[in-house]
Amino acid sequence: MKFSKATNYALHTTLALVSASSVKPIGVQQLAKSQDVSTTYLSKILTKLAKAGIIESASGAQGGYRLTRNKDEITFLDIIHAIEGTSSMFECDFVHGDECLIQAEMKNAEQKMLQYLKETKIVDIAHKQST
Amino acid sequence: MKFSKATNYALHTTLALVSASSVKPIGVQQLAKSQDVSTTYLSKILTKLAKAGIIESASGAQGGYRLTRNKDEITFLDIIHAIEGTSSMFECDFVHGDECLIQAEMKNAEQKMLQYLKETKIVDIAHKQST
DNA sequence: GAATACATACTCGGATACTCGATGTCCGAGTTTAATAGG
DNA sequence: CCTATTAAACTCGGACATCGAGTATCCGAGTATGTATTC
Repeated sequence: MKFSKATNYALHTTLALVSASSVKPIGVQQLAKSQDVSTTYLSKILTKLAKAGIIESASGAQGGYRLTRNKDEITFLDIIHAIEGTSSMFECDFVHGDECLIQAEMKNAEQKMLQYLKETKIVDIAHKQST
Repeated sequence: MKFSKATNYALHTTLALVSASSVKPIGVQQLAKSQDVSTTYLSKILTKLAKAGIIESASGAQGGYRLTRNKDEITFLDIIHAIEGTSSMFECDFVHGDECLIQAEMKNAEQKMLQYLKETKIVDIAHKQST
């Protein structure tokens, strides 16, 4: 029951992109260097973020990644869902009568966390950090 | 980022023990049968619950498992911590200046979930189910 | 000077390898209860 | 009867086996930019 390292990479990379805030894309090499990750692996993670519509890639020389949306809209939950998927953390596949009451409570609990992550934006961290 | 099946087994087994509420212990075989799990595997899970002080085992004939504490005190969080461990779901091992702000937010989010699980008791489910 | 060719700097995505935890199984050992046998 | 022995019904815990997701690397392919070459 842990978040993957990929999620951590994704969050930090997104934060870097938000902080950079330039129109010009940032290369994977530069992003990978600051996190001590191989470029190939990081690019795989960023591909997921791109498919989720959070960032976009520019190929060729001077290429790299840049944000697509307004930076104010990007929440923690967006990133996490892009990397970890959107399926529930708890799945009871037993054969009960109707729905599993245990599962219902677990989903309630998960919802509490998701709600917080939905309200928390990456840009808020960027502001705190720059001070 | 998923809860393990073991946690599901542990929750259901605890619920069964709470519902049974007898002084006499219930054998692993009976518990395993209702969840379609092997007895040896379930006993491994229950050993964790026993080490956490939630249940206790009685060996020998007529042996089995039974609750130790008052059933009203057992929360979802107790079970989950016993099985999944108490370490945080998100660990940033990068070398930032001081503490990682991203990690701080992730821990806040996790705390929301843990708080809910701490307030939710197994016995509440047992009551709903018996109606 | 314009067009062409070439080199360079990037990302993309498939294939592959490695590692580790989750999930189970097997089995010998220890423990309690019940049954049985001997005095 | 009472006691000792044996059988049966359990849990305990270590040692494996298996499997899949997470993590990571390698490399060929595609694409955009910059530079040199040719006419």
